[in-house]
Amino acid sequence: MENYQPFFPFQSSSSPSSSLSLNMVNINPHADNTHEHQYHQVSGNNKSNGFLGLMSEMEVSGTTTTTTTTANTKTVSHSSENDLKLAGGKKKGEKKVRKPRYAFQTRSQVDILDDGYRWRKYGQKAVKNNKFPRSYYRCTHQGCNVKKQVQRLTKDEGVVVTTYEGMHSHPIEKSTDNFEHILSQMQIYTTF
DNA sequence: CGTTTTTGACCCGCGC
DNA sequence: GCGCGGGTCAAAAACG
Repeated sequence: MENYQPFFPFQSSSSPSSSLSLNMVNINPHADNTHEHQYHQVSGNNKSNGFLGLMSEMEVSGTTTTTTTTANTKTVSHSSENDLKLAGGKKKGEKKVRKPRYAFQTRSQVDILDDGYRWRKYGQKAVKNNKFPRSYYRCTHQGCNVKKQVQRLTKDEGVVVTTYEGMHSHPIEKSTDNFEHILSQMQIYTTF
């Protein structure tokens, strides 16, 4: 359900940092070091041009990475969507497609930043070293296996990390005017 | 009544 | 091999 809480459209927050800061974070693919994959915060805050520059981490040897801002080529050879079925029937031979993940780190009071898509929550787990649980969402559109997970940092309650996985191949279901809502939630600063 | 959330169980990869 | 941490499923509850 989409209960929009009447959050503050203005910077009513008395916090010093009412402005939203977008930091790009890179997900460590397999965290070969320890069990704690830390999110590498890409050079703190790059003010200039810092926007939705999404970091895509792909292990593909090909340098197809790079670029991929919001708009991305749909021609990506994602081939078959990875199968998640477990238990006995695991697909062999299937190459391990490492799905790219894009992480946002926003400063917001609300956990769920509505991006116009319809999400269905399918899980929630507690994260180590975090007192806030992590929520797992999946796009309800048929055939669209885009996933996203929202996590809130313990240290900074105001920071919410949203990680997208996969990409949508269908139009947004909501009207574009909803974009205002997004802007309301995310106060993007163009630093003009 | 259909859809989404909730919540525990289950699975899997990895480190020890 | 076992335990830990993370990710997903699925049944029932909750919601509109």
